Amino acid sequence: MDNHSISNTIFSIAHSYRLTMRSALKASELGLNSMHVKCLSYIHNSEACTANDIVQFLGRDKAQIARLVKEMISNNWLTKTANPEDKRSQFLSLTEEGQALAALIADTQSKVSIKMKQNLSDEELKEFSRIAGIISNNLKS
Amino acid sequence: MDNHSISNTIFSIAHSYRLTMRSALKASELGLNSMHVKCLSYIHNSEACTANDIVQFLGRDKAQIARLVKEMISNNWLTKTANPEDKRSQFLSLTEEGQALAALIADTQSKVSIKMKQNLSDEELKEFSRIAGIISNNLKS
DNA sequence: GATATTTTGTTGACAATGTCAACTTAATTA
DNA sequence: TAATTAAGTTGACATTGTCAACAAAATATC
Repeated sequence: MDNHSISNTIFSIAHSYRLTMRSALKASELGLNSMHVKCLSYIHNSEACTANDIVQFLGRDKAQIARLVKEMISNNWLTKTANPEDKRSQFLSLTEEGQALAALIADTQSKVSIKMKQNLSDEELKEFSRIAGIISNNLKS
Repeated sequence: MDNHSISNTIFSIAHSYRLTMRSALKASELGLNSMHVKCLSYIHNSEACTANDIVQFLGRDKAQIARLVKEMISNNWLTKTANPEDKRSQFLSLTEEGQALAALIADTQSKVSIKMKQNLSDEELKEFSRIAGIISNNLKS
């Protein structure tokens, strides 16, 4: 390996993770793309969520999120309800179908997570996370 | 952190790495996008390289690579020369300008790599790579 | 309280990236 | 020799990401 092995390893894991999630989720059969997955997860895990919350959290363009939300509403995964505190924005919440998808996503994420952790002890995982945290900070500084 | 912390950590590092490389390279000023960087690096590190080698290595669509190569030739970064062993394909090689870009990319990669490794001992880095390798294999199996 | 500024969300236009299928030419297999 | 496979090119199109203009509402400033 060359001196870029860390980044290569990281990219390789990220790529494999994406592929594994995609196939484990049967994402294409469900009509889910990666942005759908991120949005549904986020909405699922948050109390009251607006489009702008998603924009902030995912760091995406608001135009992109507006179109994504529109699409997910027409898919009957989400509904909008008035935000009594701010008439410009609206709360996004999952329909039953959206809930089911979000639950499936969460379930698949844990399965993939378990798969990733195979053959590793708790100490190794802890050490990995610790070092990864340092690397992450190194890059951000 | 939740039970998806490994994947979150990985994605966070990958994202930071991309941003850091991009700004360290001054990629936009040079007219480089991420596929350019990957292709130039690959050609730089390989003996004799054809479009199909890039397709295989990067796992991309051959149409995408054909257009990328065409663009890089028109940028005067690459040239094509006949492959005496197979008249269907042609060898891609870097022009002087392409060499300079590839060298700059390699140099920037080492700098970012050094930055990533700050505050970590050789043992920690070795351990990180070892565990990352296991995770990577877990996902592939 | 009226006015100016900022924020949320929508839309149009478009750039960048990725994908699929048809096709040509050359190499390989049967 | 004929059929199949492989390398590369091109057209068409889907997906994703970005920028700017805009309306409506909230907030700040005077």
